[in-house]
Amino acid sequence: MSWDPVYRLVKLIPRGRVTTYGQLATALRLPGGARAVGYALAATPNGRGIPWHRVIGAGGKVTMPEPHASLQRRLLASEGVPIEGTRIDMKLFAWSPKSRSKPRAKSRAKSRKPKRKPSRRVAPKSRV
DNA sequence: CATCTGACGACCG
DNA sequence: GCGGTCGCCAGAT
Repeated sequence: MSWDPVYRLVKLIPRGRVTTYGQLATALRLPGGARAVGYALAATPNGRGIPWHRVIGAGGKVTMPEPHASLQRRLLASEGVPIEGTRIDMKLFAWSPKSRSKPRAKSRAKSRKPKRKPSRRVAPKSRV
């Protein structure tokens, strides 16, 4: 899979620290691709040495279907990362990826993607 | 080739 | 602060 860099980043997350999907996505030059990252982690085989539990949602919110949620908070608590309800104190445990590897060695050598995004976040004019 | 989904993010109410 | 909706990316159908 082309998500190797994702796993790589997740694997080098220090114990007792956490990061967000968006953070990883940005590190991979995929702004807004947080979902894609989550998708990748979902495809990540558990017990593969990939501390997926150290990856949380933005704001330190824990999002995911059970029973992973319970498992995650247990694992994190085991590392010294207390979870308040469904949130983690990111200010204290947030870890910033180096954002290196951007191989973009996607399986399909067709969709080339400008690392520079044109402009996400449209103007707040009308949502409908 | 077109369409929907999914372990997300941000904004609006 | 919480819930709902739209938007982004990549993959699967």
